[in-house]
Amino acid sequence: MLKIAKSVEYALFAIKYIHESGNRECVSVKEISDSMNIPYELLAKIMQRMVKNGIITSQHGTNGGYILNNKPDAIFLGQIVGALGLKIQMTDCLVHDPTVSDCARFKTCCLRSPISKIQDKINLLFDHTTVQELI
Amino acid sequence: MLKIAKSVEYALFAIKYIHESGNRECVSVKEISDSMNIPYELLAKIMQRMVKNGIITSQHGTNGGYILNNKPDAIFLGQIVGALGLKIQMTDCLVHDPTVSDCARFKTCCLRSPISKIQDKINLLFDHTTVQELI
DNA sequence: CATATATCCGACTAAAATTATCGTATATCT
DNA sequence: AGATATACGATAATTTTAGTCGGATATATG
Repeated sequence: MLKIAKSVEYALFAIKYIHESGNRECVSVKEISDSMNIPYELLAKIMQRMVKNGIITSQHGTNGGYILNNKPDAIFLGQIVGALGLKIQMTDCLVHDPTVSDCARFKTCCLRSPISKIQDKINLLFDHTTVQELI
Repeated sequence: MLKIAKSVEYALFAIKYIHESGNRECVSVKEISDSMNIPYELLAKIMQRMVKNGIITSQHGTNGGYILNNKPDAIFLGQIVGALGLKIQMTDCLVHDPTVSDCARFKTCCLRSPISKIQDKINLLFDHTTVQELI
């Protein structure tokens, strides 16, 4: 219960790997996936998502790969979760747009609000935790 | 991501329902499942687990059902999670017995410790949140 | 004591979410 | 031109969670 997505772990490993590669031009997905034992295709997709969200920058072609846009202490865990298109959602009804929920108990539910508060706390924790702290 | 099990929600609804039924002798699974729109068989199983863990007491036979052993302010969220045989486990490697994990990165993993700390915080939150606060 | 009611419990099935893979296109360096 | 590497949508496999089924046991009541 309350599992974190593997994609998030992989993203963190990748950022750590790139960071520790120092000032080299680029680090390729292949190098990271080989070194960290992460499925190539999956990691590739994760990297692409992080590019779109401005966490890393890509370089096509021979000797291409990725570089970090910021140092790990300026990248937040919540940012990575968001970049991967994930979100912390403890219950089906705790979506941002409450009209979307089709829960039969929606109107009278006594649980949503308190669980929402717990979720908020976890969100806050994620938004304040830097990748630096994690790697 | 970080979803809470439906079983936990159902357990909370059931406890609330029994509590609000006042001093009646017993409340049956059927009554709760009908009123709260919870699958009967599933809720039955949940109730049985809570009996085994001393959260509620069962009464067999006609007019049987369940009663609370404690008031909601003396039942903790973590207790329910435990009773249902669930646990908060953010990553595969964060099991209580670390020798069980077969993660290839186990020895050198830099993530486990910090994620473990986040998990500890959430566990603490669960262990200190009473059902009273939730319902 | 027979019957109806309700819990008990393990095994099984279904559904959903997550993880992983595949094929093809695009960009860039030499 | 050829090799290398990212981009991206679609699909497959796996895992986890949710829900179902069948038969057993216990108890109140007529």
